[in-house]
Amino acid sequence: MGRTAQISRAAILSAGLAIADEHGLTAVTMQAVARRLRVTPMALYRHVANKDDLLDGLVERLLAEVSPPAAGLPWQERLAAMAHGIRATATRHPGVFMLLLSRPAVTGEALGARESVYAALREAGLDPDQVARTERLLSTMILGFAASEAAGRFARHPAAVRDADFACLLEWVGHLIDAAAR
Amino acid sequence: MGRTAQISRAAILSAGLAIADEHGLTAVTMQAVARRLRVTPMALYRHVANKDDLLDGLVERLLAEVSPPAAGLPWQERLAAMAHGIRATATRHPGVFMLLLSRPAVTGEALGARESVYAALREAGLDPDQVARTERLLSTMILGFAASEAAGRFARHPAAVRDADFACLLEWVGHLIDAAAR
DNA sequence: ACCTGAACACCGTTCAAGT
DNA sequence: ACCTGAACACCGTTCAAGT
Repeated sequence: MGRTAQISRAAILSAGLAIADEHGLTAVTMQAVARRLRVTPMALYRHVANKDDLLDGLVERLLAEVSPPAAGLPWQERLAAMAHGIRATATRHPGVFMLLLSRPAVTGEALGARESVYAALREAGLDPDQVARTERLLSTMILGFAASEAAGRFARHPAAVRDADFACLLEWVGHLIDAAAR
Repeated sequence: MGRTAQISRAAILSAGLAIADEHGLTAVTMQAVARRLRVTPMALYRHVANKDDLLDGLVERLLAEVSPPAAGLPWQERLAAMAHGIRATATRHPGVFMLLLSRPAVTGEALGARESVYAALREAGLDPDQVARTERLLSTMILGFAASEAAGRFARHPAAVRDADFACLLEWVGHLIDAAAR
């Protein structure tokens, strides 16, 4: 602690995520991040290419937070665990979550999550040529719900109603997979 | 035409929407809108409270574009027509469409669309206490798909694949409603 | 009533300079 | 190698002034 202020990409992302959680995504400016790290804004450019790169880093952080499903569980529970994890991440970081929709999932974390869903769907008995499409639509349903909730589209409904909505959505997912695997 | 440049809220929204369609939402600045109207940025504030009000206006414009379903058709076709209309609007205005998720639907247009879905679901035979929840989840599915596509989440898949995905999603919607009305 | 000019605090980013 | 100071073009917005 006796040293002069140190900085790193990890510290920058943590500061940016904290600001987004506290004051919204628009409050995440280079100056605000720098201020929180007690550094001039220009110091950030040593560790981050530009602001877009910083935002990409925040998305990475979110994806890393979605805990991978515990192997060994039946596929239904693995899918449900992933869905709950995504929703929890969205409510924890509502500001940043919107970025997930606009940035294609190309990081290792995101690809791993997709593979997990593929495995679960194959285990459920889906035709191999149906797996990819089903994964796209199912993740659209879950991401769409989580993003809507995070963005405040259901803000006038109490949490209990939103919980019941989500449970209903998961039930639908189960039925759809059963029907596809018939 | 011989007059000096005239301005109005409608003209401002049209200019903003055109800029968003051509260069993305970030290009919609007060200065860019003013430049397109051949006016100083400060002139806009006579007709628009601030930039947030301008963005709200753009969302209104999008909602007004989703054509209401033709009455007289069976409920399945009315719902499908609305879904296609939403998707078409999203692909026409991808930049602005993201805003739809973050701004709660409180305008007359949005409430009317919701009522149309309610009517269709009642006609399908849903329990009255299931109608509101089902509407929320169905619109989440459609909006989620349209937003994902507009934001580029499916950009690496050709249009034919995305069309088939959407058709599959609509088929699911039909099955879910049938099951709920059983 | 409607538009302009000048001004302010704030952005993202570059470049030369310090240590 | 890493941070700073000064600078630039660009934001949103306010206020007094023009017509």
